[in-house]
Amino acid sequence: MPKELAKQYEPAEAEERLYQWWSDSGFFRPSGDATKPPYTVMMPPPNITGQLHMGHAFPYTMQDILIRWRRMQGYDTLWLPGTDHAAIATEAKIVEAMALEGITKDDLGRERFLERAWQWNEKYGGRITEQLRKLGFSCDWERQRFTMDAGCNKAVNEVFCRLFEKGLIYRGERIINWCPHCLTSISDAEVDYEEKDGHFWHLRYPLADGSGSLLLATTRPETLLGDTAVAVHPEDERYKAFIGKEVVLPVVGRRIPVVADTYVEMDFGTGVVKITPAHDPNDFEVGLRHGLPVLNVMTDDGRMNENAGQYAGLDRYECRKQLVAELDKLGFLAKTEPMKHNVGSCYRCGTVVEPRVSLQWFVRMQPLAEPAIAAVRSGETRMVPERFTKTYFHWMENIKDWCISRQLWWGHRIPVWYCADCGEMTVARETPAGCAHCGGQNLAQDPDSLDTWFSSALWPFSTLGWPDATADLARYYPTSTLVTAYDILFFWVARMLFSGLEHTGQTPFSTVLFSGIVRDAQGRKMSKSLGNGIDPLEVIAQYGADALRFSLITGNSPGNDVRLSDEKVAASRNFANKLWNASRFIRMNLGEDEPAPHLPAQPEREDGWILSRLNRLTGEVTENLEKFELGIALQKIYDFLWDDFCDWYIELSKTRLQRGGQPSETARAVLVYTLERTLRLLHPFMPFVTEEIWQALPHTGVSLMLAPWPVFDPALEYPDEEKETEILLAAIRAVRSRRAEMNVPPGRKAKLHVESATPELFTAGEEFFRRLAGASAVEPVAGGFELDGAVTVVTADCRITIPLGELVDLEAEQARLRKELEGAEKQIASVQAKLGNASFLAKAPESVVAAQRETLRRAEEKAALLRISLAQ
RNA sequence: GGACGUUUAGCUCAGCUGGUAGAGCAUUCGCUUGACGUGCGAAGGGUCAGCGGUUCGAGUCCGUUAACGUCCACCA
Repeated sequence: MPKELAKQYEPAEAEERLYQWWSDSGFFRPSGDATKPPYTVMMPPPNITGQLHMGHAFPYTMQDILIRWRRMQGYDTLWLPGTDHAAIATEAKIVEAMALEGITKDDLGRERFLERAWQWNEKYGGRITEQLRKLGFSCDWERQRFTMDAGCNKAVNEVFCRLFEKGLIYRGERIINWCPHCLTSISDAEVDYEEKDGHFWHLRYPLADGSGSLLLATTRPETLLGDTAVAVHPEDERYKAFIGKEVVLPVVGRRIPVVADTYVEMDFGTGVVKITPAHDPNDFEVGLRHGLPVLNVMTDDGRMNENAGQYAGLDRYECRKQLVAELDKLGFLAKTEPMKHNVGSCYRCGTVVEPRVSLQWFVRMQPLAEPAIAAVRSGETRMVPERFTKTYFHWMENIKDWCISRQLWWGHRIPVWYCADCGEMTVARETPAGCAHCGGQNLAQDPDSLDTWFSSALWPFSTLGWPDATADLARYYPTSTLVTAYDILFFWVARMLFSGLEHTGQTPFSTVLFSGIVRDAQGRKMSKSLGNGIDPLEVIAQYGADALRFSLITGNSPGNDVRLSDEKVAASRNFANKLWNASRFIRMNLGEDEPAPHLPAQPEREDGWILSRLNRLTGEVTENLEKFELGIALQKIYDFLWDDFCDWYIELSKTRLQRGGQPSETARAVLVYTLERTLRLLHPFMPFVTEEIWQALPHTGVSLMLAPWPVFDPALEYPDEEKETEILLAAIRAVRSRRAEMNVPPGRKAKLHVESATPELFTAGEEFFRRLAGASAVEPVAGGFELDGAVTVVTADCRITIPLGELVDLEAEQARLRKELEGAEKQIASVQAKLGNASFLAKAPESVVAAQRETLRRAEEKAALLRISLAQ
């Protein structure tokens, strides 16, 4: 036990050392104690492409707080970390790197590309987990997983096969979102919509019989090349006569039918819609209803294909330009008007997506969504804050089938093989020896891989060994709390819920706790393109991990965004420093062989005051944590530590520690006890500085991490001591305030003449008044006391007269007292009105009425004392 | 078009099941008080967005309006 703490706390050095020690000592591992309940949290796996950013720091800090707290409470805690292979993002990065070398995927081939990808994972996959350690996260690194490791792959194949066998996975030609840059399909959830300025081109489609033309409007004229019909509303009087006729597609010359479909809105545009089944989801549906051909006119990379005739080979936007010019030239363009419309783009690369008919694999969602909705509705899984359930229900109730196949190489390959002999497919958990139908050997595996989120959806149980019945699965599943930012509710949370229910029969977690988004000092979302991201590692290097953690958590409520600024982190660092110095002071007053913290047999008055408050704090913080009110809990610890403990208790203790050269043993014991208990309460939030201090204090046990969480104890209430100390503190505050207002120099001490119902309380506290209120002495006086050149300070419990001679302006003094009296009388009148109200007395709870009576009593006493002063 | 959120001191935000408003930062004044100037003491500053309702009592519940924000849908 070091005798002294350094003058300043050095986070960088301490954090590195402590984390290493905790980790080496195995403190992050679950205790495995079967007599204790388990508490499990699955860390949302960060992408292997990623660098640590605030989007991780925030929800992960919340997880660490919960895990550390539950661990101290004695739960058998498991916090399981891991990484996500991030199919599109990773593949894109590798392709990008390859481009610099002048190679493409096709140059390399699948095998060699995957070799590169795994090498890439080796090289960069560990970077993010190294960075997580800097924040002090107490996850069990020995159980770390990867969404593409063998175990996860086994789970993925199992899930795919089960769903296929149940008819919940199917392959079909559907309209999907295609990214012409990433060259893969993406799911509906992966499309970001943004309103953009565009045009509304009005086109004339002449009737085949030469009887005129139909006017229609489009925002995407290039899709005209793939039109296979024109639609009008069946009830539309304007166009009824045209139904069944044919129009000639401008420029192309193809004859296409006019069909009637209620999908058309009569009062929008011209009431005539061109139908392009291959490139628009709604048109695709219309096409199905009317048996229209599907004519794809584009290539994978967003250019026009051979079906586009003279435009083949052109980029889609170049084609649009040329086609519009041609339409204009030939007189088919009636008019062009500006129009705002929503354009969807790929959430990874930002390229405008192309709806497109394509052969893909889908998960039939409705049967899976139903139990997932029920689980949240019944409260089996709870969301905090609750409002997110509404968003969740809305999404789940309107869910469409999930396109899970991706034209990527980096990912879980679809476990389906096609037979060249009989044409049938074989769906199997492991590479089949031959075709399941004809036994043929000419099998080729589906070239596509699965959506990254397909494997993430299994995270809560695939990481515990599922589908095998492992001990971990039995012990730690279902998990307890899932913590994530609200922006991946659909991507991840919803999919884990239905996957967990479907495959394990249990909801994967009992509570979902949402964090918000971290914003910059101006309230903007942090983004790469804006370049306004605050790097957690830089913040940690400058202020320490504890300061960053504190900044993210304090005063924030679940699901709310947090604004981070340099000033905020600096303020948090100041708090760590305050705690450090208070501890330093206490350490200075301890001997080498100090016993472990203990409660003194006979606490003195001010000890009772702080112990009562500490006890209450303990109860409240625990309660707040149970309700996931981390921000409130931390705020309370801060207030207690800074205001109650440092500003009052430690200041009061200084006198006691020096009393007659004989330090008060009681004071020392209470100082250490209170500090030690507060360190325990604060540890989950600020693990490093608390452990560092704890190690320098007398203690039992190895690490603060493993110290038992304090519990509220009704025996530790000292109501009388608390009340009496409050009377003293109020008097000290009042005297200080008076002196400050009058600009009394600190060196100018004065005798305090105290009139009170409990004079012995004030004589006993004389030392405190000397040290903290500029008093030279405290002298109790009887009623009617009078003194010239003095000011009077009045609280509800005492009247103190301070002779300050020439500093006193008698008139101003009288005016001030009158004003104070007015205030008191006003309050008396207001409270009396309330207490005179029969329905208030009848309906308000007893405690409220009692509190009002007490307020009235104190106001009246204060007024009485003021009147005495004014009468003199 | 639908849903949700926000609107509280100059700024950033707390405020649980309703009982006459709090913190940090900023501002002003004072301070080598033997842990800390990353500090100490004191002070100023709010008709809790507007309107209406429920209630003995509303920042807190209900309705409505406005501004800002987010998500979902996507009438070509």
